[in-house]
Amino acid sequence: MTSGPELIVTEKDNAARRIADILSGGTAETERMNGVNVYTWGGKRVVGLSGHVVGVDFPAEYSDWRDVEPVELIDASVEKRPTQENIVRALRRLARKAGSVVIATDYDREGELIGKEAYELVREVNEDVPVSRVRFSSITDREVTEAFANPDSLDFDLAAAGEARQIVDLMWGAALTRFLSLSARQLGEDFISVGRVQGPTLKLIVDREREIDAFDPEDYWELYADLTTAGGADEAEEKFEAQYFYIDDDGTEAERVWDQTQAETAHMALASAQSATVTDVRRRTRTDTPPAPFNTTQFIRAAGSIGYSAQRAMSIAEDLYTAGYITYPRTDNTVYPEDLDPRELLEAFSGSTFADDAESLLDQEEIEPTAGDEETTDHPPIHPTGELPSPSALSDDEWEVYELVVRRFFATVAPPATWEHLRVVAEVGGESLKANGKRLLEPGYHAVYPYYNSSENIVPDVEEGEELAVSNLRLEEKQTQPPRRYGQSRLIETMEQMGIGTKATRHDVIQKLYDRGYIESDPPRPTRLARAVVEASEEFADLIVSEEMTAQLEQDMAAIAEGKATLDDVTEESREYLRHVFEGLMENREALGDHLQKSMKADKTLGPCPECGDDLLVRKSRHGSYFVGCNGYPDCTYTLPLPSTGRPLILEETCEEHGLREVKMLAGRKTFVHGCPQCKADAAEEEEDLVIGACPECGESAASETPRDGDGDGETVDGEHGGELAIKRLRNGSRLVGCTRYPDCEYSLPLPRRGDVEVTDDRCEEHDLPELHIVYPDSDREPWELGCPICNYREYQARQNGSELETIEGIGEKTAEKLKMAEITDVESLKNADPDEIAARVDGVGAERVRQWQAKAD
DNA sequence: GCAAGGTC
Repeated sequence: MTSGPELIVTEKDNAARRIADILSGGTAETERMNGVNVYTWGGKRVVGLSGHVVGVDFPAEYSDWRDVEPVELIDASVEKRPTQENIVRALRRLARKAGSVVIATDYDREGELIGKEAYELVREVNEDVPVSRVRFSSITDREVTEAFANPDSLDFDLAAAGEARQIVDLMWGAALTRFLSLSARQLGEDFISVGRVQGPTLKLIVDREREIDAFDPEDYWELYADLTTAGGADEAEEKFEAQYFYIDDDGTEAERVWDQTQAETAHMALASAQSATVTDVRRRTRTDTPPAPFNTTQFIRAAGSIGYSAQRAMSIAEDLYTAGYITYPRTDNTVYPEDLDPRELLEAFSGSTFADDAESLLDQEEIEPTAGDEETTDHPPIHPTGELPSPSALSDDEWEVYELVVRRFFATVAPPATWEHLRVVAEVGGESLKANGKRLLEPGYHAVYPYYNSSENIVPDVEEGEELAVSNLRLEEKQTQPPRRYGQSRLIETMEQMGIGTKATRHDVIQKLYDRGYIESDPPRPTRLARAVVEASEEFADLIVSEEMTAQLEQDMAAIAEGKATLDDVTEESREYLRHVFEGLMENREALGDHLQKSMKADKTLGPCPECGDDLLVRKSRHGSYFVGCNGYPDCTYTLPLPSTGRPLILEETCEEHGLREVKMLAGRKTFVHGCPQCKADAAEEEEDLVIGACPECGESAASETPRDGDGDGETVDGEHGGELAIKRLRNGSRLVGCTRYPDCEYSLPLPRRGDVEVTDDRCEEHDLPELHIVYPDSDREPWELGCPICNYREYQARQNGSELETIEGIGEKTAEKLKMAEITDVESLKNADPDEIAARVDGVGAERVRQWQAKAD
């Protein structure tokens, strides 16, 4: 019999702590080993991994891209190496002394593989220790207790299925990525990547763009009129909008008229009549069922509808999860676990800002939560835990997302809404008009979940045979629109439908496409490079841009998991296919590389150089700043400056005067359109500097009677040169208040890029400078009373320092204020603070949140 | 430095 403590291994620290808490009845203590938390009580220890702590890679001799032919990677071996050294070391130390080991990683395929990786690390140091496996789909008292009472063994076949995926992905991804990058001579940070998931995702975006390019708009007409009831002694007249329709050749009802003559004929018929006769009134009641619980995709979609990018929504959800306010945000599940008691959870909100809504839901006699189609074993759907944050502990964004999760839970336990649909058809001179009204009879879940549109369209109660006055007849000429680009959440939903990526990676894949220079803007638009990569793949490696690759791999993995195939069977077959793909690639290497190179250049090209006619390109200087330079360099040294903030994106719009494409600077919330860089540079040179006072560094001070120093430069013994401050426009488009003696004197103050500067007659007494206003002639925006530029800049700096804490994600204005009360005034003091002490001193802030902030501050 | 998948 083996002695020593039982070691429990989970997939993440958070799960380790909660399981320790459940199994120990709250008595577990936290110890640190190599910086890793170990929860200890009685004879037990629980340690959390951080997902995969080992990663797959090729042997070192394959690491230099230039030394190795990409095709050689197909037959290279694949090794596993620790990627999280501290955790691996802690696990080995714990395993050496363990009397038994329990693998308690997540209950899904990847969890089985992570469990097997832990198993192998344990075996390296302890050959005999018994290892078991427990499975549970949510970390609740009942499930965890039951799982530990009935341990099972690791499923090595399921883990092997995951390993096959790792090998196939690495082999295809690395070999093709290196091949494309080498062919196009792109070896730096701008390498050209492809992979099983990013490939089809990119093709989705490129295909949609091809549809948009090929789209041929068609003209059509729509006809509308207002109808008004007669009213009566005690009834008011009621007016509503109706639309012309007809029955087309297929016998279906149509509103769009494709023929101008038909449209005009109908228009005339309607115009000649004074009134319409109601011929049909149909009324029906529709039940509008509340939405299913949130899985990751639906959460991202809902957050997207209130303005959060997929990336941002997930990042906030992760923070809310680690702080303990919501459940695990990466899940496919849309069915609540059995032991979630909706009443108990609703009761947790009494006394909170959600109290009224929670109580109204508790008043229902019966509560039956909705359920979606996906029921999985990984984690429960995303829902609030019932531990409530005080609103001040969260930033505005965090609060908004938290409220969304709370309200979604509310919606899933709320009654359905009912609508009354009213359809009215009226005839006018042989033509038909119709109106579809909808009225909300019972708000149901809409009362607690305001994120869906629940607006009504009121059509009055009319009766068959009733006469209605016709007015305001209008014939609208329209055009069919091209299909719309995918938005981020639509992309994620489509990826899910196609079966590519996972709940935890889909949003990262989209981010990767941005980072690789394949897509730009939001909704994303493909670059020329992206089109070229998709074209090249379609021609020679079709599988890498097809969802089929994942579908096939899923089948193969299922076969491995069922014991019907082996890892070697699957990877060998994949190797064979990839060898074949490489035959085509190698033959066309040069043409392919050329095409990719040309496309990359096209993405950076603005238009012709005014000096030599070659292409002007966006380039990066040695200091990392962007500028426009000539392709003919060094023969042609023509350049134009670009703004210093953001990354340049070249727009479709072209400046008519210079034939150069306009430039947009991407800088998150500070993104702006710079326009034609030649126009901006010319405008700056034409704009006269406007002197507003003396330079505080080298100008004439109030006591300007001081003697000159006599060396002929006009400088006084105090260092004066008579420099003046002027409002200037720089060639890169930015504006500032600077010294007229630049570059000898570099004194400057920033000014906003947009709006016109107005110099007022009011003067700042302290600095003897005029107060400035910024006005916006082309918009309704109120003028900005900027004041004295020196005072303004000082205030700006003070604000920057004052809100330094808010630069950390998760700290909002209110929280920063509270931290300052506890003498945490800047990032440095936050980093040095003791989390437990802060938690004790600051209301609504837990030690775990402080630790998160500290980690982010590093 | 390549992929995709975990997690922070």
